[in-house]
Amino acid sequence: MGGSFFDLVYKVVRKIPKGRVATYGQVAALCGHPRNARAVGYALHVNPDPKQIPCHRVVNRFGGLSPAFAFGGEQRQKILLQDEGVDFHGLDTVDLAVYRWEEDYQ
DNA sequence: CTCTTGACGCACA
DNA sequence: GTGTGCGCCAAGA
Repeated sequence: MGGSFFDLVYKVVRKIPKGRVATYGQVAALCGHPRNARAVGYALHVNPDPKQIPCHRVVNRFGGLSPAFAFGGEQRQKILLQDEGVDFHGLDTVDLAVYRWEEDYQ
């Protein structure tokens, strides 16, 4: 680890503050590859440290998790975010306009 | 080594 | 405004 795109992804995701969410494209952009959101998803897929890397805080550009999400159950992810204070706008969609993590805000 | 799939995002018709 | 396809990077078969 160290230098790889994946490691950078984990690093960024780990930096996401509690109660905030980031999009795959945003993380990819922070890694230096704004068009590589796919690799970000894959990086979280291999998620070596789920306890340290809150993948539940990473959502797609719509603010909702992918239907393939299954690191413990979609419901699980929703509960975790709600517990952090994130309000869901619908069934499994968060209000990015409010909870989207901004590097400038950190 | 080549082709396909994938936790995404966006440009084009 | 909507529908379709393509692009980027990586991994699996």
